Amino acid sequence: MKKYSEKETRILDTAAEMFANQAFHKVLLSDVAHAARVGKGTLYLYFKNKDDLYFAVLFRGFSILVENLKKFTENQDLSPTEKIQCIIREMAGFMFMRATNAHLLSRVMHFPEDGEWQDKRTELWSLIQEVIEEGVATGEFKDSCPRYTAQYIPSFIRSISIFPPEGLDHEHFCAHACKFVLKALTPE
Amino acid sequence: MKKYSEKETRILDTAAEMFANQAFHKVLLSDVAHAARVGKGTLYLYFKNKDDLYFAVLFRGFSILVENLKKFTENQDLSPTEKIQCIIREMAGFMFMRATNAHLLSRVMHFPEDGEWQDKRTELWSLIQEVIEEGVATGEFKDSCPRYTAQYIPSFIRSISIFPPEGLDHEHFCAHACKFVLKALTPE
Amino acid sequence: MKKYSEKETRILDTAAEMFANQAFHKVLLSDVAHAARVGKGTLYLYFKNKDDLYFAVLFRGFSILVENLKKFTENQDLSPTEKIQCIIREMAGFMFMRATNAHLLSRVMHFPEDGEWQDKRTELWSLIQEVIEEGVATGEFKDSCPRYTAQYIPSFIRSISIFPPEGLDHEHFCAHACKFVLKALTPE
Amino acid sequence: MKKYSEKETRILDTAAEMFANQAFHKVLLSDVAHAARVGKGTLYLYFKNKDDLYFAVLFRGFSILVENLKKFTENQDLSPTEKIQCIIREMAGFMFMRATNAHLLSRVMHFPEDGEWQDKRTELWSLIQEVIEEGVATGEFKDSCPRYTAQYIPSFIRSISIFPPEGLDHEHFCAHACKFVLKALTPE
DNA sequence: AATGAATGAGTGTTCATTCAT
DNA sequence: AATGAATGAACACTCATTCAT
Repeated sequence: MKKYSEKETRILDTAAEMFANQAFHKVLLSDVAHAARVGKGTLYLYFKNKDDLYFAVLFRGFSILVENLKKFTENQDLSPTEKIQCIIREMAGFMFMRATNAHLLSRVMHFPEDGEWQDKRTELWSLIQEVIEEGVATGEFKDSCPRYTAQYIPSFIRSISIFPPEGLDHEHFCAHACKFVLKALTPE
Repeated sequence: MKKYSEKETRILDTAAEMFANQAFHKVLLSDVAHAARVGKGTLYLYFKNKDDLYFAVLFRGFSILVENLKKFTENQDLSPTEKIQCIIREMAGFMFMRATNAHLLSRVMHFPEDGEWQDKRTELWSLIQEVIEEGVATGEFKDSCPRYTAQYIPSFIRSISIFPPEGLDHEHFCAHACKFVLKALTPE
Repeated sequence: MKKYSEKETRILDTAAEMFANQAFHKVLLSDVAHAARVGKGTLYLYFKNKDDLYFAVLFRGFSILVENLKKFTENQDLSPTEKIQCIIREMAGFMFMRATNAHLLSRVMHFPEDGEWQDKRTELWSLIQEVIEEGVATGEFKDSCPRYTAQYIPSFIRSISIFPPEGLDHEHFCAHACKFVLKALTPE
Repeated sequence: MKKYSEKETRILDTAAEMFANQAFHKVLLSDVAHAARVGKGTLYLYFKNKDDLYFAVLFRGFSILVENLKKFTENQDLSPTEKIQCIIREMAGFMFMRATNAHLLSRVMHFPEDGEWQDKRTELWSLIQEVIEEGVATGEFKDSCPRYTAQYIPSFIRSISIFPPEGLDHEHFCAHACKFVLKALTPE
């Protein structure tokens, strides 16, 4: 995980907030600078240009999520079923905690297919895929193609967190999502 | 369904292609006009401004999909299970047919929460939701919250069509997605 | 000679005036546009960027001078001595007519050694060189290296026109310059 | 002659090099500081601002030349003819020694007409003018306006040193320039 | 209806200058 | 004295939009 200075962090936090709430071209660097309480020129000390800042914002957000998920997937004490539950709850928590997170994660998905992003996205999916494959190996799950399933899970959490249905309850949603996925993965 | 003139259609097709492949602010109206073989001023005869054109592009794409899906959901001869299968196959077909479709649909999802879009999105979800509720009513399905599930389904397909895993096979994916959803909806 | 549209000419004239009177970085494109009574964007319809406009201004000025000189050098009725006199008078006239001309011509001389400028400068010098060589051939002149002399002539006219000595009289200067050069070229 | 500290000299040398090779606005103070191996802030300990540094660079170069020329013009043992020869050789040597010198001298000539530069330029021309007048007084030279001639001479040398003709030979050029000028100054 | 030359508000980016250390 | 991170005024350039033809 890349380390950011205090000022860099402040800029990234501010920019994340703004990019999450408005389209790229509506976010003015002068506003970002102002909101982050730094000079406009200072942005350019830390980021090559607007695109680069945008990239850094998304990348950091995504990296934090992946890092958090690893805590569960690498935990030897959890069964695959428990891991799936933890992953869904963690992702949902991450996205609901700050609207910013969900929106930004969503943006990651739009990024041009350059290698770095492809790798980053794949990192998330692989994490989930491995858990499913572990479950298949132990006989807890059945899935003819875990790779697809690994991609399904983030997609619907994202969808629900961006477009929360009328009267959405966080716990209720997590429970439904877990049940839905685990049911689909049940053997026999 | 709104009717478009030949020239209007050409503009929308061209713009759809371009908006699908680049971010909003990277798409220049002069490029759109050139690619659509019309004058720049002509765009303004048909669309109020750039936002309006963007809106029209997404709206048309989305409407086509919804219209296509209605053919299945309103078909009295299909069981809920069959309808779900048809919906998944139709959506997947729509998105895989032209990359443009998947990308644009994806954009729809990011649109600011103005009422018109909320309604449009809800139209798609409701279509699916009703099929699930129909299945629940007949006892074919069990789902504690069909509204969530209705939102999950398009999100899967979108994710896979935008980020096709290595060696993706269309038919293979449709089969997997159908099985996954139907398994999750199986009663007991 | 390149042909310029009415508006292009207006821009070039305005810009010439401004570039002649201020350093490159002090000339603001917004001022140029305003002074030329066109929109800022219009400048970019005719010139790729600020450098390109600057280049065009200098190039046009230089081309006009060269063109004017050709009228004399190609005139079969003039003797080499007369041609030298005409050249000196024409160049001096050109530069004194508008301070702009002298200053711009001066700038030409600072231009990086890219091929196009090298050619353009050489065109001027060659014109003069040929006249001297013609005189050497007829025995009117003696010069061990006309190429050097050809370069001397524009240089001192430029110097005097940019830094006119106290109480400079145009006619007086032309007479002095002609006498000076012709004396130096006298055989024996 | 102003005395410069070791660090000041390093800055001036570096800046001279850079100003000689690029336009004023293309020379960045950060580059100058870096190349001179001092902090950017340090420049401001020695020079009020960028203009001041530029000024100092030109001024120093010019002063050195004038100083060198004085050694000849004030030498009582040289005849006016010899002095002219020495002046031409010295100036040519100065400019050919380092391209920097010629280019900077050239810049001096473009400086806005503020008094200090006018004086400095006049100092050079006056030096030469006095030599010519001395020659006229002794009958060695004939010149209806030595002031003009004094201005011609540096302009020749500058032109040739900045735009050296194909296959230029230093000694050959000096000889030609001396002969040219002396011939033009020959009485009768 | 159709055009594209003209526009200028708006914005990203640069870079001379400052000042806390 | 020396530094270089921080600044923001200043500016080049873009591009959606208009309008005369």
